[in-house]
Amino acid sequence: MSTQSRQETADAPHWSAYGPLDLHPILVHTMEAFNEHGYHGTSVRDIAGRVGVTVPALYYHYENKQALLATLLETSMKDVLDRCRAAAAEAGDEPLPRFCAMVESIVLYMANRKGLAFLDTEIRSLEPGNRARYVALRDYLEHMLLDTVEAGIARGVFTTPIPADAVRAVLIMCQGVANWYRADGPLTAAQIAERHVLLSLGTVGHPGAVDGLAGIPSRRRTAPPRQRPNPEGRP
Amino acid sequence: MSTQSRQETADAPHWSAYGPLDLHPILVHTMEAFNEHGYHGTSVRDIAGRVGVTVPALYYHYENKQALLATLLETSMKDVLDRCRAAAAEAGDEPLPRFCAMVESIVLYMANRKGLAFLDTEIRSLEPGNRARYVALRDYLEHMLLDTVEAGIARGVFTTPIPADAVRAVLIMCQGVANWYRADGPLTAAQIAERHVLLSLGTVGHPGAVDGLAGIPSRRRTAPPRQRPNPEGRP
DNA sequence: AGGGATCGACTGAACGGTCGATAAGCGGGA
DNA sequence: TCCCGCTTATCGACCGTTCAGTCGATCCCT
Repeated sequence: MSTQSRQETADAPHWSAYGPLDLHPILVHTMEAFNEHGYHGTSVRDIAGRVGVTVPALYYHYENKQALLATLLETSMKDVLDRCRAAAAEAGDEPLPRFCAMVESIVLYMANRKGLAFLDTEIRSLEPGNRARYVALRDYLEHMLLDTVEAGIARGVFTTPIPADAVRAVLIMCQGVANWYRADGPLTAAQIAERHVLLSLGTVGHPGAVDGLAGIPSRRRTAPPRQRPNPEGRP
Repeated sequence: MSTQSRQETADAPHWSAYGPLDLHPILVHTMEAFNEHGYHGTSVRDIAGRVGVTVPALYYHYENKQALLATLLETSMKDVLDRCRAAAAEAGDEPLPRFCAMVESIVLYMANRKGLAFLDTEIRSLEPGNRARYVALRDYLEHMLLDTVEAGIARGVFTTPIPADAVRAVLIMCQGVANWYRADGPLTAAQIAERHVLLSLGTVGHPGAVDGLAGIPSRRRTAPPRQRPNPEGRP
């Protein structure tokens, strides 16, 4: 309670650091149920059963079933957005490393928070108001990335003639990681993130990308010490 | 019997030709309902209402609700697979044009058959047996594309060091077209397909891709003079 | 040509069960 | 005493599915 939560309020943890999921037990079990059967395929009785309480207990904490989904999706989107912003800030204004950091942060989220990221498939079940707020956050993320790519094009470091399409494609393939990633798979989240940085560079037309990882500046090429990385540089 | 059904069996229409959706009215309305509310969010009463019949009429034609979804998904997957195979066959064995044709055919399907392609998000609601058959078809498509990319790598026309990841990313971003494409949007399906060929080439590391469309051999760069047209072509 | 039998396509009514949600009450800590 | 967190009991609506029957078209047998 002392060392971990100390950083959470005053000083957010590094964008690449992932501790255990810190979420209300109700939300955790709701997330799992929604991921297994979808929003409409999950009953509030099923959720209550997983949590180990009765149905009205859920309604004491959350207004209704829809609020559970909205809370989960908004929490998730804000988290990935914050991490991506932090990654961009840390990388600076140079478009190439900035783009790489943003993609890396997004893919890391999709893998390390797969349970939350996968819920993205349930936006259709959001009521209009909730969906509008969620989409606005997602659009903001897309614009952030697009600005970086266009800056890179102006500097000649990216060459795609269709930056908007490229950015959308990049985000879709990052989001796709949440669909197929398995924690017990052959690759770590960090490795997958690194690979997707390479793939994304190809998609936006970075001339060095066709040579593999050769021409790409990176902070660390191999796996970092996984446990408790302390924030470096500027917070 | 008729001239139409003769072509369907003996001589399939060209892989890039899309007439009006030829599907049982029950399936059409089921598709629309599933796309609006998802499988579990759609009631058979809703489907029956859209079709304009009573509920038991549905059960006369299809065993149950699950069979409706399974039929739709399998029909869709087989169609895109057939079209992709036809595109590959027409393009020949040279990896570069073969890859381009395959991606183009897939994206064309995602746009022109968006309603069916979008149902892909409902695979979770398939019972295990149905899902296994669907996934097998999708895996086959992925292997077809992977073989082509690896052949291209052997020939030096693609340079990605991670062909399996690249192919998965390409397919995901093609599938993603079904999520955002709008028939009344600024781009035609053919234009979107062309752009995604370029994006895909970047993703698999084709050296010419960073120069835009310059280095890519194409059958037709601009507006489609569709040869071999059923008068049912594009408006 | 006429009369039954058969068939495909469909309807009306209803089955048992589950859904999301709520009212009212209860125990225990401050 | 009061409120927080939860319970038991229950609401009406809706769920997927089925049964028995209807109705017109087509077929076979005379």
